[in-house]
Amino acid sequence: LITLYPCDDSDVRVTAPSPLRLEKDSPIYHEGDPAGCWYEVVSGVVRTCRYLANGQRHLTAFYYADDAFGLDLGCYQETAETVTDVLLRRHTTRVNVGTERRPSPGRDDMLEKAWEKARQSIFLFGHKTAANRVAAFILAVSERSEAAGLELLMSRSDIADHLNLTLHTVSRTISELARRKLIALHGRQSVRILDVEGLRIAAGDADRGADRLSPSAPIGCPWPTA
Amino acid sequence: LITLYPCDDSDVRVTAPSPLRLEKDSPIYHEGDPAGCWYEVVSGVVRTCRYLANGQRHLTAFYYADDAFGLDLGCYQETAETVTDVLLRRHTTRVNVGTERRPSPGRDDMLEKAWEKARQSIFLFGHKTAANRVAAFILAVSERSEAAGLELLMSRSDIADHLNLTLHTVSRTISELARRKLIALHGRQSVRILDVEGLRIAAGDADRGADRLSPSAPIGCPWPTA
DNA sequence: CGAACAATTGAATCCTTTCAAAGGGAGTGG
DNA sequence: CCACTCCCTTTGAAAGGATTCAATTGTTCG
Repeated sequence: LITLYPCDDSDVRVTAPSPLRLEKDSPIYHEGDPAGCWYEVVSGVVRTCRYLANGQRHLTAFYYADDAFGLDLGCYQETAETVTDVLLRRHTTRVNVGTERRPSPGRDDMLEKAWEKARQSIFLFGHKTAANRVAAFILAVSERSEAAGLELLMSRSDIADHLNLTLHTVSRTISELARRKLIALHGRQSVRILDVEGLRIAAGDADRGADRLSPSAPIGCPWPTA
Repeated sequence: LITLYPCDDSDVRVTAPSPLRLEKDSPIYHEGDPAGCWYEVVSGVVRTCRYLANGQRHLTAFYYADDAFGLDLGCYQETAETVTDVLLRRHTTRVNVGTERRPSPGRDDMLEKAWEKARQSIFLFGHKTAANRVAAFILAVSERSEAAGLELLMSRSDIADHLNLTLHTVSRTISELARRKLIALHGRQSVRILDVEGLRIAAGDADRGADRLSPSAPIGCPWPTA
């Protein structure tokens, strides 16, 4: 098991020279730790989560290649763990500029992306039924995968904690989607989308982009002209 | 009705000289509009939401005094509307620095806060039952209010769209909490918390701070020592 | 090959939604 | 000032889903 101290600045430059290698199910940093650096995924999958007092776990996001996480300035607000074997690039959160230390360059854009990711996560929950959420999740994953096939690298339990469902319901629903010929399963993780449109309908709306053109207009639309 | 164009830079300085006044249920900006400025709440309550294709509305957050919203750089990712009569301070998103335009100072810290707010929103959804969510919501609102009493300035429908429940369930649950003597209602909006501990238990966990000290330790804890 | 773990599936229960109707404030007009 | 209306909220009963409990199947790894 490879371990690392998330805030150990001593051997860290603005960009770590060589990627960090961690194996499946390893801790990266823990909620509450002082935040010394943020990470970019080179390969593999990372999850961030919060452990609640009642024992529940809440998975806030999955991070794939080129995603960044751990951008907090003070303390980390969530725990980060590897889902698969992972290669990470590490950056220090603050760099010396003259006399003061300020957020490192590039972090700003990453923060922007991370925020959008958080919004997507909220968006997933906005879907009412289990079928809605699972279908939306599969579509979201497929956007990060090349070609038609995609791999559900995380466990059913991970998916459940991400969608706020039980792993039973997730399993049932995936089976149901396969039964309806919207997807095809090859083994546990390998999924092939058979009917994208059908999946979007199953997701309860026309996926991303569709929540932009709202048929039910918000208040005050169209805008009053000068 | 006071109207404004969110991206009208012409009359906007780095910080608008006088606060903007808007009345209840007014649009501030719309999802998809190019983002020209971000806002600070001086007084009142603002909501941000996304309108989904299927007609559902999803309330991503409520903003109170000193909260900032609308920090997107490209286009606004969500719609902002007033919940009550509101006073706003407006800032331009980018300012001229030499030849290039870059994010305005102060925006960084605000982005940090906004992100934390988004996380809280996700956190609310992490609660399983209606009682969990409503109790957690009331506790969250109470943290933004002084003293024991608090005002639910938004409608039941707003709360429902925020917690991903129906307004019926929200209403039922609030009544139930009152019946259990955890809160007391004075009129529709005025709430007094009678039993904070009981509310926290009803929320399903010991509220904020408790999700930091996790009794069910995440993987790899405690940290291996060097 | 067997053990341990992950995933699937079934049945009963509980909870939220849905459909329907009644109650209560705020504002308007008589 | 009162009555009336409109809209928000509350509440009831039935229906649909997700969870829970329990058991089986399937995979992976030693």
